[in-house]
Amino acid sequence: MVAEGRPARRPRQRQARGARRIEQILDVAARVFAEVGFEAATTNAIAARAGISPGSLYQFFANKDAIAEALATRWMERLRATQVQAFGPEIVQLPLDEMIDHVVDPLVAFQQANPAFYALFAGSDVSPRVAAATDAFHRAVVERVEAIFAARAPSLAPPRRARCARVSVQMVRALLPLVAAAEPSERAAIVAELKAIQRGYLAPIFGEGAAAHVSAGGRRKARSV
Amino acid sequence: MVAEGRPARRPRQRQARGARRIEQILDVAARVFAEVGFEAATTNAIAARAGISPGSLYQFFANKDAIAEALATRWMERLRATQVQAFGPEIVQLPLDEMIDHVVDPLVAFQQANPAFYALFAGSDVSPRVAAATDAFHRAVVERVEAIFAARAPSLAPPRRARCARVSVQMVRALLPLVAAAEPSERAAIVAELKAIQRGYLAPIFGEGAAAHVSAGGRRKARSV
Amino acid sequence: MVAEGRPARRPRQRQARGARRIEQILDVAARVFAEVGFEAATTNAIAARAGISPGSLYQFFANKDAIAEALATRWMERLRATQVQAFGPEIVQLPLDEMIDHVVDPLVAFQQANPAFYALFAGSDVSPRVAAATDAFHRAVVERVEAIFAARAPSLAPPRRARCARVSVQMVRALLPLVAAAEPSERAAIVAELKAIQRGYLAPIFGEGAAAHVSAGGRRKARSV
Amino acid sequence: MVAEGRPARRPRQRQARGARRIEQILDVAARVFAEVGFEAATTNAIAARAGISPGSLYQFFANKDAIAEALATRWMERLRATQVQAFGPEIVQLPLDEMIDHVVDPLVAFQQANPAFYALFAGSDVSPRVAAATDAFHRAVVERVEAIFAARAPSLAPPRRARCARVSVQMVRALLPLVAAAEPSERAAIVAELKAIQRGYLAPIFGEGAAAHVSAGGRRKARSV
DNA sequence: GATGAATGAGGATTCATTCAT
DNA sequence: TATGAATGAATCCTCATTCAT
Repeated sequence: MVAEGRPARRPRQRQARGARRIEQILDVAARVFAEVGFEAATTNAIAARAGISPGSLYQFFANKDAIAEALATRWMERLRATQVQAFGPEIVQLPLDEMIDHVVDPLVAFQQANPAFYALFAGSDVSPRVAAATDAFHRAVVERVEAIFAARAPSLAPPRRARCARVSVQMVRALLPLVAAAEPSERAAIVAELKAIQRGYLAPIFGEGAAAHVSAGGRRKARSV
Repeated sequence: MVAEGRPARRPRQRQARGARRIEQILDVAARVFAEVGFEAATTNAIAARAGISPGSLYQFFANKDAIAEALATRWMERLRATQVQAFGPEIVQLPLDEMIDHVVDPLVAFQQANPAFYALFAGSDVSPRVAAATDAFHRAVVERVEAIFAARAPSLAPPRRARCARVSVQMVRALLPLVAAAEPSERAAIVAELKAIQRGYLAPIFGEGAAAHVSAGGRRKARSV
Repeated sequence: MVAEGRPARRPRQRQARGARRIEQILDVAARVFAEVGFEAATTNAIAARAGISPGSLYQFFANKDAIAEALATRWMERLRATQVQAFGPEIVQLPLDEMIDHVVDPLVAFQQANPAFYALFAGSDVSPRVAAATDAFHRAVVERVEAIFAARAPSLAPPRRARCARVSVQMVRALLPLVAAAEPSERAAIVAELKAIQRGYLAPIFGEGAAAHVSAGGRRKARSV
Repeated sequence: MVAEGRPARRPRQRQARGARRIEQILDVAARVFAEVGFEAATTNAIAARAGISPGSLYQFFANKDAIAEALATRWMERLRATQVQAFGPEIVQLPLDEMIDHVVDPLVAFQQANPAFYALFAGSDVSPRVAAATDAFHRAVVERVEAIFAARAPSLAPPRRARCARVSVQMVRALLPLVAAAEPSERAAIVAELKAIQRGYLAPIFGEGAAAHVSAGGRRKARSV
């Protein structure tokens, strides 16, 4: 209104500050979603816990759904960064067990680092609003998985390939909440089950023997987590 | 005013009417929950679609949660009726594939008959209110599955047995929405995947070969549904 | 039940039964009013505690207000019965102290016998609905008191006489709740204060010395209670 | 972000506006409570008459009870301000009549200035919800009165002192509605009765003669009101 | 950009009262 | 008469969103 001293510098600063604000809001929102669920989370609560006013919140997000959407996008990107190697071309060459480790371990680590992740990723279709916000995310993940399937099992008919990819991803979605909720001491065991499921499901599909491991509770050990 | 012939008839009639009302309300509620989710479903909408007034709704259910709870209970009971043989003692003797058929097929049939079933059964923990109402149901199912595991794999350590039961049930929860949402032509295929998953997961645990079947899409055919 | 044998007897029986029902409902209502207050008392609750259906309640009372009204009337009548001597012509001759005893003691006894009495009698004008129902009662009491005043202090100008009667009655209304709420051991003391108030207020009006008693806590003793 | 000249101004302005709003709401609420009673008063009606939306109301008050509570508190504070001299130390030295004037007159003036005051102060226990909100207020007033009694009648046994304080305050509570409801022409007369009551009740207790005045209707004149 | 007061439609729930049986 | 299911207007309160400052 007054001053407007060095007009060139400000915009950048502003954008930077804005970006930080967005991150901050998303962090808080993730936490709140995880705590009370999407529907029960109020925008006012998110704003308050982010230390800003409700009005400010809407300066960055058009509405509540947009927050979930942005969260999904952000996680998508982070996951991509995390899994860029996990899903790299060489994965196709790996033995099934290792491939599963490659995919599951970073994902679990990500869930550990972002406790609210599963809430959006695994939130079932109870709320149509969340679904809309997270669908894009899901679709992208499924597509990625499908690509792997295409490489590892080229003979798989496309319709079934699509189905299997969806099912495989769905297994992860289904167990991530269990992973998140598990006692630390239990977590590795749950992750092992998740891998066992993937193995048991994918081995026949990829035509690889599942002979190497007796059971999830057996010799093999979860690598990281 | 006159007659009073069979004085017992009235109350009975009333009770019968009340019971019918409850059924009717639950039917409608199931539909509405399935359509818009539990949180977005309004008691007034349920009442309206049931052709009764909001006040009447509350003559039968103390609050919205109670409806979900009653729904869970009702389904629990119906499922029990349906699966009383499915989970009968002889199930322990059956080959794995048949056992899975025995459990999954009636469940899928039930889901077909009650399109909203998955909404409660598979509703993930997004809403704490629904969770409370459906937890008892889940626990009961898991216990049932655990009993089978105890019989089929007596050497399985109890902690792992519990974990596996939870995981196995969770797989069903996870795929039921896909089953429900699938085009009729796709449904059998999804169900086949569900069975493949259970097989791939359980065969190593039960120490039974998974050799008989090449893959879910292979020779074996889903029995019913 | 059928028959209608002796048509003459029935009506009387019915009336008798009806009268009993009414008494019973009023008893319950009094209790409920005393417990939760008039507004918070629900007709359904009254019916339930009276062991009848809401519909039956409305067979005897046109609406909720009518219950309070009937209660007021009933108490009015009972009080009249109780106080017919208390307010008898000879009261005008008694020394002030004794007159007060004559009026207050039966009232307190009545309150003791009907714990909900004060709720209606002393319920201040917070609720216009109760007011309507109890006003007639109050007016009647005030008129009675006015008559006494007219006899004992004939020189009192009618406007002031009316005012004093209202005020005097109001004092009773104000202290009855304290009497009702007091520990049994405290009750007599509170009643003594009530009498002291009346004495201190009326003695100058009636031109009688209040010299006989030093203080409410002094030698005089409450007669009964 | 620019200027920021007097950065303290905005929040202060806001707070000021908020404070005004609260005052405004309380004013309206007082009026509405006085008109229809606490229970019958609806928050929406209060909001509407305050010219704001229901939501705004709840920005300032957590619920309906909180309004009554705030009202009680506000009045408590105002009364304190009004009566700080009335209850000052010198009061103990005054002749009984003047002391009563000192206490009663400002109170009546306050009631005149706040027509709804009596509704809360004198509201009998009809509603348990109001009771909770106003109890603190009553207790404080009674304590204040007790302190005076302790100074003026040191020989009074503490239990009786407490009882007398309660009774004396209760007299005021009981007559305030009459004062409030009285025609302007009648008001002074009612106030005179109130004082006569206090005098008649307290003179014996304080051991002061009540001889100076013949009767409330007599020579003495209410000072203000 | 930031604030936070303001909005107001909407939702769960209650309860006096009615009416078919 | 008795019943109790049915009614539906009305209530308190919430919360996503807007807007004046």
